Amino acid sequence: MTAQPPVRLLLADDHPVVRAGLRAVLETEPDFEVVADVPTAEGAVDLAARLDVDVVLMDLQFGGRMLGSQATAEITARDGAPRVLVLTTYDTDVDILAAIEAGATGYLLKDAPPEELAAAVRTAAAGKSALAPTIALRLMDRMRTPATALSRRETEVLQLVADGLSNAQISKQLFLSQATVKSHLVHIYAKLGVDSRTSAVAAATTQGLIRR
Amino acid sequence: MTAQPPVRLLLADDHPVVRAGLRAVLETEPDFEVVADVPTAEGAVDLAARLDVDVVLMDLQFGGRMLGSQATAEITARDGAPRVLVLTTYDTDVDILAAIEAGATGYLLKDAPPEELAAAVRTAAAGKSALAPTIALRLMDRMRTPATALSRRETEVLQLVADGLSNAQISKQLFLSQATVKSHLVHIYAKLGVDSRTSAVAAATTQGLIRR
DNA sequence: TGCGGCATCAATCGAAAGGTGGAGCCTGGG
DNA sequence: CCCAGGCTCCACCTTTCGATTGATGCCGCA
Repeated sequence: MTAQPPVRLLLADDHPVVRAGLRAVLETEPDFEVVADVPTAEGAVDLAARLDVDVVLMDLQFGGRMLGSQATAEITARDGAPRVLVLTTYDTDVDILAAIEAGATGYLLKDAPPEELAAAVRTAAAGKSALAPTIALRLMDRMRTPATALSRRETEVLQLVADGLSNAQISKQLFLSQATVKSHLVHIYAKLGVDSRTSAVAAATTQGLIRR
Repeated sequence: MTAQPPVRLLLADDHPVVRAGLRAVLETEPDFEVVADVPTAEGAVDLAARLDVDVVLMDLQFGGRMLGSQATAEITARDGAPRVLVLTTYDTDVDILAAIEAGATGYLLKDAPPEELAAAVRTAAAGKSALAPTIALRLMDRMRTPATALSRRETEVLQLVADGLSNAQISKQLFLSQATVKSHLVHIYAKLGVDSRTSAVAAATTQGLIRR
């Protein structure tokens, strides 16, 4: 066992308390070094480029508008980019998939115990994928039932339905005809095994296909 | 300015990271002393009785069954009970009302900056009510529009709508005629200021009038 | 190159949901 | 005692939704 250079960390979370907590937890590990923490996704993108960091711990839900997944995508797009470990409160499918598509190396829940957190950081620093057991299970489920996979456009329509819009309103918002909206809905109902917009929203919500 | 005895704190949150963060943030204040932190609501009730604490910082959502408001009620029921400051992530009406009814002295959001947090703890220790500005505003809204209060039966109907049931299914489940279900819905729409079942569910969800 | 999935649109028809305007019953508070 | 408000129900009508069928263009993959 040779002396390793420390793992350099960047923390991105809009909750001051969580930032302080992550710092406190991670700095007890002798081989970790928290180089900075930021309260915004934009700040994370900026500092990830300018500082020399190995792993970014990224929250997905920021108070503002820019999403953590978007920031993740921007960070991982660069050459020699740091690994991004997504750290979020709830484990909905949309979030997980968005994060993985954005190039996240791992996905953790905020209720993870410190040891699991530290282990995930080391795994990520080594370039390997780090998924919380809960998340891994959920992904397995996803693979087994391909029916649950809505297309991008379908998800978009369903989200607007969940927001309470009528077919007419959705068609205007997405610059579609009502026929198209209905067509998407028919496919959505078939995939979810339901027969009305409200039950589609209910099913999609429990399965974490849309955000509330 | 005389030397005050320190404010003795108990932290209750199921997220290790949040506990560490609260500890880190609050211990920088010289007049605060964190005497313990616990990961469960039950533990909070227990320690609040056995230790000499002034203020309990209580999360509402615990991993298991939601006991935060219940624990608050149990703690505040005793003689010489500490003040309970509820600290939660999201600001839904049901949560706020439940906490206040349970006897919470204050209600804070987890994204509060450290200064606000410290100020609220001091306010609570002094026995005064401490509400985050966002929360206070929301409560004012609540008072101004008593319409937002759905009756028991209306809430019941709306919950079933949110679960994806049709009027026919709801009428069977509640042993009503469809006319009655429709009648309830009309009143619900009026109170929420909407005109369809899906938008009623959306509105009620954001206002925390129904679960999930 | 052709097949399948996705996205787009159209027409039609019956069923469900929403809008309006009632009405009777019961309970609790002024 | 009466009135307000919650809960239950009815009829009639309009609008929206869902189901069905069918069509087009695009793209990726075998």
